[in-house]
Amino acid sequence: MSRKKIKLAYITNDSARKTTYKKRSKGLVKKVRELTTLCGIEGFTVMNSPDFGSQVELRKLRKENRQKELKEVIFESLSGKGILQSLNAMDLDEVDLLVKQNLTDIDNRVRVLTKASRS
Amino acid sequence: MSRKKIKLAYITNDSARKTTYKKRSKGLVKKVRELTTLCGIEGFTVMNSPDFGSQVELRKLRKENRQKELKEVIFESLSGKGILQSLNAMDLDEVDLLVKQNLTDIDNRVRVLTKASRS
DNA sequence: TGGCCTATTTATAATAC
DNA sequence: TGTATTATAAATAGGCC
Repeated sequence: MSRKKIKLAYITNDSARKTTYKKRSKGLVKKVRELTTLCGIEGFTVMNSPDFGSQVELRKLRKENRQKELKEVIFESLSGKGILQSLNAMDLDEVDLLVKQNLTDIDNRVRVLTKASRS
Repeated sequence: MSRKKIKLAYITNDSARKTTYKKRSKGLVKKVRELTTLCGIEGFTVMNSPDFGSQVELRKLRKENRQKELKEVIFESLSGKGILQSLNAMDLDEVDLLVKQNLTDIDNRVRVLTKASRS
């Protein structure tokens, strides 16, 4: 947003994309902190950024441990209130699967109510 | 951030707080969308805002259904990529408990690796 | 790669309907 | 309560080291 207006599209240049990610995620953390503080609410943000962080190291974990890791991050996010967490090296496909495993019996009524509650 | 700089503290006035919440959460959604688009990553934000939305309606759900609801919201958040979800009427205490139930055997090694991976 | 810097773009607090 | 306006505060893209 500054020296020039940029197009809202995937940044193909690796270093530029990484720079933007670091700057904006920092700003996002600040925004979440401000919102939770000003309004006295709790919340968190999860970002899956395989490009950054110790990807290789986490890839060594067995799948079941990666699942524990997700739960851990969510738990810590809830405790930290509004801190941006990077789930490096964890495919959202896996996260998706993990959640689906607990969603075999979704009640449509719950789904409807949940959608109705969105601000 | 505009006509005047505000203090970063809980807004006690109900209507002012609600106004701020609505404006800022809208801005937050935009920021998340921009970040996920620009950097080609996936992510989501969860805000617990009991002040706003159809609180009463959701309160009628049995506890087990509220738990399903949480999973549903997380699932939809993952699918929606960067959409702000409001978990109206759901105490984060409950969310916290739900996650804890699945965290009885947390591996400290996972915890350390997770922390080390943060950007 | 990681900070700074600053010209601009955005986000938004206060106000008026 | 919602929407629109606008003066300012913040966030940040592109440079420079």
